[in-house]
Amino acid sequence: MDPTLPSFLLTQTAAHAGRLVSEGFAAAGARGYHYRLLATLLESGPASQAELGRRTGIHLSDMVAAINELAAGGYVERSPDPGDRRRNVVTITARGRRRAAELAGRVAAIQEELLAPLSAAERDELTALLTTLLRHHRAQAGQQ
Amino acid sequence: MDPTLPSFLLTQTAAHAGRLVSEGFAAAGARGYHYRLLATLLESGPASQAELGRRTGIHLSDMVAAINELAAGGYVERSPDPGDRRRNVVTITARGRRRAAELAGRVAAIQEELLAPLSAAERDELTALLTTLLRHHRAQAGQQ
DNA sequence: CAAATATCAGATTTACTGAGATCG
DNA sequence: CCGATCTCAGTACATCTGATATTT
Repeated sequence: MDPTLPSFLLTQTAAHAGRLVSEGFAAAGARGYHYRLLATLLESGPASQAELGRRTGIHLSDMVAAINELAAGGYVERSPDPGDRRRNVVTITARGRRRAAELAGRVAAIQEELLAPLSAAERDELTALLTTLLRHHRAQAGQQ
Repeated sequence: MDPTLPSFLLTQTAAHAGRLVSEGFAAAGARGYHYRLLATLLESGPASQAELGRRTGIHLSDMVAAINELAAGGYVERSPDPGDRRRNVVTITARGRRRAAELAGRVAAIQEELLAPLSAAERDELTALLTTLLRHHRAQAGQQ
């Protein structure tokens, strides 16, 4: 098997990255979805679950469990939207803000470990290349 | 959430790549493990399941099912090693060679689709960066 | 007895599909 | 009636853990 196959390199490296992320979060009793959701709520404010799905790329069907878990930890509150009774408004709590900061610290350490062998310039290159790929494929997916 | 977070870019892009690969292989009734195993057998010749695991990075516990599937399709043969009765020797068949070529064609098309927005130079850069990361993390994992 | 090999059962994470109930 | 939202059940793939039996 060609070990320079980009799709293979990508999925293998992502597996390592995913392992680092999972382990880093598991040590804090969290998982990837939790950080993605808390960070998004911190940045862009309260939102419905559907809106959170669009912001984070997390599937609606996975959102329910993730929000349940965050709500059980007291990190977010889920309340019905008075203006549209189909929606739940998800809001980050003070405790959730502290949690987000804690997890952000772990994320930073994980990036450092992940990118250890690359120089600053190489990290920027990698980020730029992956961003180009991701943007392209999201646009493709959106057209269908 | 920071959308330039390398671990996030990596896992998201890998998810797209994985989807392209899965769809491409599924259309031929195959999956990723099949191609990895057939290509490795083609390149490096017959091997025990443990040796194939070391070559491809596929877990021993997953090897059994993957070899079962390939053997059911007539793409490989599994026979006991006369020299070491713990081992099975896995050998690619003529049919397996044709299958490997067929899947290789699909893989090439998938790479093209995956890397569409990148120039040839950018593709080389990406390959080099990912190779560096992968080599580093495999060495790390191996040390433990 | 320790190590390698093969097998089996199961768990995990991320991601997705499909179906429903409710509401605008 | 269509479409959006939320919920739930189940699937899929790749990966990994742990246990077991056999052989070296």
